[in-house]
Amino acid sequence: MRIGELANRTGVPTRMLRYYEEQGLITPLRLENGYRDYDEYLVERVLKIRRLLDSGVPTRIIRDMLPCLNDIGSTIVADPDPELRAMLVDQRDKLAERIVLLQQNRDALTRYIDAMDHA
Amino acid sequence: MRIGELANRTGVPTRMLRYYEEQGLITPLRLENGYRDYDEYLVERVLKIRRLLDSGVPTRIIRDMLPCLNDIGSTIVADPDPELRAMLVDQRDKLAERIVLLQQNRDALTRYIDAMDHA
DNA sequence: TCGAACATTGACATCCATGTAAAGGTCAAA
DNA sequence: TTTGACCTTTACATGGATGTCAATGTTCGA
Repeated sequence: MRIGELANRTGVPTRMLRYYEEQGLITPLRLENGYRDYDEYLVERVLKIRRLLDSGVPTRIIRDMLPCLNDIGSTIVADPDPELRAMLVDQRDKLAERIVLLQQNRDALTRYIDAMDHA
Repeated sequence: MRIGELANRTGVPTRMLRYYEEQGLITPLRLENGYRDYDEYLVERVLKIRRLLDSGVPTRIIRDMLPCLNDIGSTIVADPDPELRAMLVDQRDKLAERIVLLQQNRDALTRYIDAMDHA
């Protein structure tokens, strides 16, 4: 599909789709006329990118993570590079930290709301 | 305490402490000579701000949340404004969404790492 | 064949969180 | 009294994600 359709289906502006490409997050084919040609599976990938960005994960990190977050739960290990593994562990641990923190804040908000309701 | 000490104790550069003030996140007193005078309790608050920023929560949101995330678990409901309540609920739900998303990505990474280890 | 809808690249603009520097005031200690 | 450490405000710079626009090419339907 072309960029406009992908933009419609994902809600991600064409500007951003080109940006993601520039950042190496997606690599559409090209039609003979130079138009980008997006494969069906990229719909899911773009949505995943959006959710990650919305969660505060920068494109650089997303780029590193993407090959591992395979859409289908296929978990195809292409390359058991120990350096890659270390990076992934590191990244996961950072995620875990953020999760704990956000949970704490979520709970604090909930407590506060509850306290409001009992007043 | 003055800005330098607070910076030392929190690891947050003075530049950022002034920025947080500009954004309405902290409001130090002033000494007669114009120096900022930070209360002891602001140490915790600054650390909290840092953690939130590191989790991708923008200053604007932090500003709204801060009065509710009281350092001491005191939960003093100053103002049972229904509009404030709605904003807090909304904010909490957004947090919850992010948490779920991050958990998913964390789990996906973990699965991938495990798969690497079994290869 | 012409116009509308859609592509392309490239550039410039903006917001946010930061770094950094300039020009100057305060204060304590040598 | 001067030096050095610390503070002030102001400003300009940067990097990342995004908006917007200009100039141009492609395709398709009236």
